[in-house]
Amino acid sequence: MNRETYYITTPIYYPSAGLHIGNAYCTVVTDAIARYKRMRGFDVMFLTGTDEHGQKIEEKARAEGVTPQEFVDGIVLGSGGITDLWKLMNISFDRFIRTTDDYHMSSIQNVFRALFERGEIYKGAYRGEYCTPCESFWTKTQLVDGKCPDCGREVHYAEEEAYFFRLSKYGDRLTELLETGFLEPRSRVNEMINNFIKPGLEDLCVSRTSIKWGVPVDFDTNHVVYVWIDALFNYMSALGYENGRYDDMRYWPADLHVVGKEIVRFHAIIWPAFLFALDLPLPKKVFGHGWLKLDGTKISKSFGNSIDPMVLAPKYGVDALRYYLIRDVAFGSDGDFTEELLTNRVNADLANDFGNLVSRTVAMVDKYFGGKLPESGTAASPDGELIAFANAAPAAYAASFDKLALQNAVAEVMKLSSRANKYIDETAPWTLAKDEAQKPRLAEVLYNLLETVRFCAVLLSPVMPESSAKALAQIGASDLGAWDDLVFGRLPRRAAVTKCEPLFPRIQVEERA
RNA sequence: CGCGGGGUGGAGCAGUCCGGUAGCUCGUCGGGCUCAUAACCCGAAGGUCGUAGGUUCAAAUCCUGCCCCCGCAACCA
Repeated sequence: MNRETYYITTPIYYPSAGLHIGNAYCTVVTDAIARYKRMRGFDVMFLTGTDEHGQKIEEKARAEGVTPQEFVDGIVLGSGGITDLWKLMNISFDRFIRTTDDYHMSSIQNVFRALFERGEIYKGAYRGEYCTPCESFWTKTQLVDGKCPDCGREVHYAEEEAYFFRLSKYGDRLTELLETGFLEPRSRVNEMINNFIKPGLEDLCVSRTSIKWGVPVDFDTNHVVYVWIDALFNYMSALGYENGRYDDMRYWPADLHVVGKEIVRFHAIIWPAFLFALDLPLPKKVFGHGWLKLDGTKISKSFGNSIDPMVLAPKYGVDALRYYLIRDVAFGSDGDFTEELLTNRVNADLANDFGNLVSRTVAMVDKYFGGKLPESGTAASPDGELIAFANAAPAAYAASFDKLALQNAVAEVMKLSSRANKYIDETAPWTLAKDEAQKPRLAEVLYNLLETVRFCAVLLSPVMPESSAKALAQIGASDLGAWDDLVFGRLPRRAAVTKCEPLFPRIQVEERA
């Protein structure tokens, strides 16, 4: 129990509707990192969840004639809901938090009170242009032609009693923090500083009286806690902070918050400011990933052009989808999502290259040796190069993975797979097989291939857990899938190989008319 | 002068932080192989790295101007 801890989180998603491929992207990437860290021996805590309060949910529920709680229960726990999606995508979260959970709500009340008692929160008035039908405040800059941007009707000046957090006093400390590498990728740092900190931070409204669906402020019950404190503190309440449900604060501070670029601001400015205010340790890193675009435009719930991962995963295979998301999108940048790119990538890397390598290797062991190699073989010239390549792969892979350049880490594995395919050509096992005297040489070649396949499978396991396990099983290496087993030659010579269906069937491209 | 990202062979991308033979996938053409998922291996054609200048022995990579595309601008990963 003395292993080093690693605490990683996804954002908590807003269940006003089902999730789309972009949410799945974020979670899949986080899952791969969590699995990688576990493989490297860390004591990992991987948290995901849902942010279930707020006006939008309130409205949606009313429109459907159900209570807000019933509404979110349906989207989160219901058939085809968020928990089903994560199950389908093979997400290995250790804990799932819902902001409507009792323990979280009591944490939030305690945090709110603590901030108030420290003088970090004060009572004031929220002023702005108010649209009565929409029950929404707008800033001057949000108005469209001086009217409500949602409904287009007249707005009028109004005030609402509200609590405010003294965000404005943390500008300097936040600038300092951002310049230390707290936020990645680096390109987002300037955006934060130039856009939000330099113009001057304003105090932040942290309660509302116009919304009912939220955590009540226990010492002033007209108010509910507004999204910031409720949502951001999930990362700590999930560990038991200020509640009795868990006792896992040893995981704090978090090692990595993975977030989308649109909520970087909340995680890189507001969140650390709250922690400053309570003298709590800060998370070590916030990573703002990019967006998946669909035909060059943004995917979002409100756009109506979302792609449903519930449909994509069964269609292409969960692991194929996971692989594509990680391999084809540079983590941190925007990426295009199209089924054509997905097909292209999966066929090229998984079917033609790695999957086929497994097939042909296993088939040859089966065909030439009845599925079991002899105890010994004869080494020869191209072997050393392949073995050196394989032995160097884990370090190269880890170097990229540790920098969160997942796509490069995966690319390292594919290089190894390609090298193995080339090795088959160099050694021409089918020729060796024709000469009985060459059997020891043939055995050595096939053994080297099995080992290379094993390396690839182990390294791919954080990205494609199912398929990697299947590949290991085929080569009789199911119990040699640990990081420490990445030593060439560890596979027993007489490991039994089992011929199976292709790991990644080629995706047939529909003919264009 | 609101902020940020991008413009690299036919298509999609990496490389740009820490200047030094322009790389990958798909596609095209030619060759090889037959163990394998019509997969694999080798080779070829194809790029003034948006544009105009500057710094340098040397720039896709650093600096400046300009053109074009996209996103954000307070709660949609």
